[in-house]
Amino acid sequence: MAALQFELAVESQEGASRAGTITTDHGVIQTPIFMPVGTIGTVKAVTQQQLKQDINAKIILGNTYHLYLRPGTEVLEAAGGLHKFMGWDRPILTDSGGYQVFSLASNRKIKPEGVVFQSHIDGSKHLFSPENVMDIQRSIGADIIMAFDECPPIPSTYEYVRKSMDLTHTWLDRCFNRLAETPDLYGHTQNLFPIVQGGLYKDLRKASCEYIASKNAVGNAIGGLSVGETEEEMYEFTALCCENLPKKNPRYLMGVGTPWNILEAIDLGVDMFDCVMPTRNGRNGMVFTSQGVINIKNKKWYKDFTPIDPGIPNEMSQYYTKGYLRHLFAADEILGMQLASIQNLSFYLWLVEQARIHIIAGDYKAWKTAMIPQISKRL
RNA sequence: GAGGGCGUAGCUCAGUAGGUUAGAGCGACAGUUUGUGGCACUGUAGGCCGUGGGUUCGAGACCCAUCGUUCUCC
Repeated sequence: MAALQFELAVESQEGASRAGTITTDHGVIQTPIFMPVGTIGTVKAVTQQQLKQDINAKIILGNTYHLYLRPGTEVLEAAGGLHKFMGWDRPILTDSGGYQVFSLASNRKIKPEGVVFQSHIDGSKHLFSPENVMDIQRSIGADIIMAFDECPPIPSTYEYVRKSMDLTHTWLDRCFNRLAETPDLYGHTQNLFPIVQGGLYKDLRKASCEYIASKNAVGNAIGGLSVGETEEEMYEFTALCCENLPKKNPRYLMGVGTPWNILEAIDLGVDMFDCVMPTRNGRNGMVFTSQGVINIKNKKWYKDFTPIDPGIPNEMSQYYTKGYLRHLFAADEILGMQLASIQNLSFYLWLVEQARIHIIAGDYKAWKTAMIPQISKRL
């Protein structure tokens, strides 16, 4: 089987946006793309069938930290990897768990060899190192796997971010080495993406991009953003990273974001996105539509019998009404969370597909400029 | 008919020996959520304390009457 390939179909003449095709052993992904987050072997509240048929998801995420704790690598290996375990035959990307170790686990201790932390589930102690995180990701078997990094909070001091970035770079070399000396377990190629860090310091960001670029990976990720900075800062540093990362490889902006964040970042040259927002916020009643943002719990929707989103082709968004969805949330019914998640993911996937169409058509900037006020409007 | 209990926020109830602006939970209304600990978090509104008298400097608390409700007995 073959390593990931990226083919650039169209590069915009008016900005940095581009349309491409990623080929993996589990299928083809047209970019720009949004990847639904399925942390622990499930995109919460959504079935794999719905992901394919209703949402049109081409690739989903898993998380090394969560899958390592539950169900554990023994079960995953016995099942033949995550694809078989969860019944998903399209591409999967796993985050390394670096972010969770820093955001979730307690009593973590960062050492050169790795991070000692306590499980958020039972308090048990574990060590994550670049080596065993690669081993765990071998057991999971995702098509794209992420380097083990440290994601420092914003704000952090220059000195802290510089040291953290150096550690992330050292760890990256160890990730590549470990991957080179271990075989894939399930017969398909796993592709390692390094992650740019450097916080909100331009010289560090640039240095990190140059270091990452020198590794010649098949794809590169921008980390350490969407962790508390302003939107302007996020765009500024995304632009800086895109300018300093190779054109010929896909660029993945981790953890971003709102629909309008994604349209702006595409214009800056980003190809891949993931975010918990459509699912987590959906479960809490925030509904993203092609007409604007809805808080479906609000009283104003209780007799609104228009479709959830008349503007996207997803059948479920036409079949169910806003008034019904509000009722489901008011009654705390499980179907409410399911429908909101499906609507939000369908909308996100529809949005990036439209973005691709307009990049190819050559009018992306005009389309984006008209689209952002519409989709960010509070209804 | 006789005796007892209970009437405080939309609902279920707290309100300590009578002492500033009467509280909680749920519900309602609204806001937050960016490489996910699923049903979370934050805030706001809402009370002539059943009604009418009385005692007192001061009553949601005490007294009388009355209305409603509920239980027991005949």
